[in-house]
Amino acid sequence: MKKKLSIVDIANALNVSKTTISFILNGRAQEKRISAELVETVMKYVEEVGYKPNSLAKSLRTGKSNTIGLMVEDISNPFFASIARLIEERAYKNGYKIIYCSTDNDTQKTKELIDMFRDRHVDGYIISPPEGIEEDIESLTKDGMPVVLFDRHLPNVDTDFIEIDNLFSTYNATRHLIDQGFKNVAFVTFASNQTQMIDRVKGYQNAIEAAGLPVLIKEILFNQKEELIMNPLREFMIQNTNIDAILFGTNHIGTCGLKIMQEMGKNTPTDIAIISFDDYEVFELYSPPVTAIAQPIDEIADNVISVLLEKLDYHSASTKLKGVILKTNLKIRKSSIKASA
Amino acid sequence: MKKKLSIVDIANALNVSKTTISFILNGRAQEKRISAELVETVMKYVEEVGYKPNSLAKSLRTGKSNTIGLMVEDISNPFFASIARLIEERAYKNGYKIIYCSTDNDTQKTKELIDMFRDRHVDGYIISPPEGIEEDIESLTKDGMPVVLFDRHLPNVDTDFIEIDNLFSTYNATRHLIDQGFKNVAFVTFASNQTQMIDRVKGYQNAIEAAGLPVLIKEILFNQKEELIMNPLREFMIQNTNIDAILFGTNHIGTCGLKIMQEMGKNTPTDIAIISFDDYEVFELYSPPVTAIAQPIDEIADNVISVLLEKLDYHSASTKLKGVILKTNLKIRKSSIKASA
DNA sequence: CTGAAAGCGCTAACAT
DNA sequence: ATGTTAGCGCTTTCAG
Repeated sequence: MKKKLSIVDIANALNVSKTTISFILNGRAQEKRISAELVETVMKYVEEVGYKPNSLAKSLRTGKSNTIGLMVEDISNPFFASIARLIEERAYKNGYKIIYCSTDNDTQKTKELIDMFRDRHVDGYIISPPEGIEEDIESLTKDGMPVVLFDRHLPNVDTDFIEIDNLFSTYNATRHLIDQGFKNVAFVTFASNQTQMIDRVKGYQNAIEAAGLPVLIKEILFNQKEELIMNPLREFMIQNTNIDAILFGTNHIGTCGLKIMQEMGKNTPTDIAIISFDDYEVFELYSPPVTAIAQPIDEIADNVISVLLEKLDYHSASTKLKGVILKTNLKIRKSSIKASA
Repeated sequence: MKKKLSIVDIANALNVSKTTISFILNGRAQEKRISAELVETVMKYVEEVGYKPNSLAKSLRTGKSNTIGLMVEDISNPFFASIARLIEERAYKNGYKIIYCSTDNDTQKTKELIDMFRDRHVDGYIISPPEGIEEDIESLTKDGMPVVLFDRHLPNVDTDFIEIDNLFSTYNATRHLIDQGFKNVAFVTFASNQTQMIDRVKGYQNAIEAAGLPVLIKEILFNQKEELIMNPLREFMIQNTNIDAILFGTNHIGTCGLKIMQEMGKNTPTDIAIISFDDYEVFELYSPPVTAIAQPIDEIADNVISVLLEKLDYHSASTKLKGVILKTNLKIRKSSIKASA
């Protein structure tokens, strides 16, 4: 059990050629008309000595690594962590392993990461792409690599992608706020040209304009550091004292918003009503519970991995590209309900 | 740029032997006394055509895959996700990539996962081990594989490990509750024989017994499903109406506990004081903010990866095993402060 | 039905 | 100082 045995070891032990062993191990015994009893012998022996083919050698030979590269914005963000969890599970079940990394929405870092993945000969890519990565993704697909984007897509790049209906989601949430009677509804989000962000802004804007209300948008530079989110947010709040409702564009901004509210002693929903994008334990437990736009995590993960596996299977087949758009669920909780005055 | 070029392609193009190229690329030019100008030429050409050595072939040849296997209990748990994030970063910086998976604390699943990692020739293992995995870990170390355990260790297996001072953490937290004047302090945790859990129970028990108070422990079967945590918890609460403070053994149980409190209309800390293990955004934002035992995430990740990298470097050197025990930080918030009656 | 042999791309003795 | 060559362990023609 100590020594790593190779296919030739077992071939020798059984006095058979390694070719035969290889065929048997790869289920091509039938096809090659290898005697059932030989198959049996080999299988038993392999089992017995615990022989495992060297997957590195196999990969080198076949060009397949049975690895999927997963690039999320930030694995420590619960949204991405949950999706990664589900994807991981499905992937392993299908004989693929996942190597992952966080892009931080940093284009340069992402480029390097893609390079590394290429280096490693991953068989397929799952990416929540940052801006400016179009060329690299294109070069990937051009070289025939299966790529599935999620959470957002790249407008001018043809790939499969899975996302949610961002525009309707924020439109709907904003409408809800308006219906409740709020007049100065702000939208706070990250400054970004990513498709999902643009749509979220649009959804808000459409609803507000349709209602003839003032558009109040605060864009914050993307950053993981909490302070750099909270500072501009605090400023915004101070400068716009008339705001009576806020829609937060991401879970991270949402929680920061909650902190600001606490810090400033604002009550929800009496002083300011709140809705956040992404559902999240903290929103459910907060008092009052925070209304949230819940993304269908399971469905997203399911679709992502299904689409990718499909491409991996019929590698050649010109399965046409798919853009899947999933529905979100507005979970209405107390934070967005107008106090019956 | 389309065709994958190999080392021999570039050797031919430059009319040099591939050995020379190999040496240059691996920084052994000096050592091999290769002329500076040749080195220059080669480097420039390599850069120009964007040649990247095939890491698979390299791995096959050298037996090193530059991959670290990371096995956490559940990547979607914020504690593990945060650690994974930090480990990932440090690993990539050092030229290692991470392949990861969640064990679910399932021994059988973990065994298979370890097998898979072995198959993939990962160079080192970072594991938060479930119970019953002793033999497999041992066989790993016996075969000379670098292994670092974290969050817990295996009592009868000699490995490096990084953990926190669980016993003192719960002891301290319990003392705090007692000092506040609470008389019926319960401890709710997962039923487990893992070292960290055992110590957490002991810490609680020691403090309680030292104070001559009644020991009130509720153990819940490990499960991800929220309902299967909440049901027994609810039952426990109903059967022990005299409890005036609870210490929760993990973040997951903690948030479930919060939900139960809300559901039962219990006020914190007037009806029941609360402390949870693991700090977590939700605890900070909750009203009242929840006292929590904060683990030093950064330090844990730092230590884990440092220890592993060290072992990876001096592979042979008999660096003696390290058990690192880190301190936690009891973040005292309102939920555990006795209302001045 | 089975075996010999080539070769995936790279490294490292061993020449020269 | 640079080139030759033998594998790492596997798959896969091509011949028996």
